[in-house]
Amino acid sequence: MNFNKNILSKKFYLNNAKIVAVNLLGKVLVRRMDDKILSGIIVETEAYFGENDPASRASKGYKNFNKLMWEEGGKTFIYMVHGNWLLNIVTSPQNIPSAVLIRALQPLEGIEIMKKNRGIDNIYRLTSGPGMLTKALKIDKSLNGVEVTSPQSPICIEDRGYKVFKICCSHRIGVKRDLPEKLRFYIKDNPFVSLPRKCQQYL
DNA sequence: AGGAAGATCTACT
DNA sequence: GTAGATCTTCCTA
Repeated sequence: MNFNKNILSKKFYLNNAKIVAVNLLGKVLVRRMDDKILSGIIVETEAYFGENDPASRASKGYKNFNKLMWEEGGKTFIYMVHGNWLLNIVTSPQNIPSAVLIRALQPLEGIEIMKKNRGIDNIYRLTSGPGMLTKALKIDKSLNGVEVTSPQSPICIEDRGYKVFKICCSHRIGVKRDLPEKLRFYIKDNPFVSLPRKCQQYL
């Protein structure tokens, strides 16, 4: 079996962020470091757009800190919020700013290492939040802008054939000014979806 | 220098 | 479950 075949190609990311956010559910985020592999199934995502999306980093216009959002899809876009690194994947063709935030994973490989990285034992708290998963997978600014479409990359996303039966959507979590459209997507009944406080307000 | 930012942890009721 | 403190860059003045 050819491993490269399972890696999501550039084409996958050249769509609208909302489409990519939905399609990423059930795919596997793979973190390669030295000889170690850490991975997990993507169970929760959020879509962010450009100028017209007040919650997006791109809403401020093209700046040094957000310029990756204008690049062609298929790269990481990583930044810090409240002391947590958040992992996004840039989407759409070049010059259309948009990205998908990876919010939660179901751990697959390297669970013991993730536990060590997080300093906790509860598997349901390992990667069930955007800041938690980056800590578990040792993802930080040093990985900002890397291509996720190459098998040698420290971060890539694979399709391992996991089936997603039902997808739910809600408003995005934690944003000050959200769009009327619901842009958070998650796998229904998956216990690894993040459990934010005041869940109700987002349903 | 000061404050905002897609969050998380802890310690309670 | 809920409130509150605290997390740490980077942006704006």
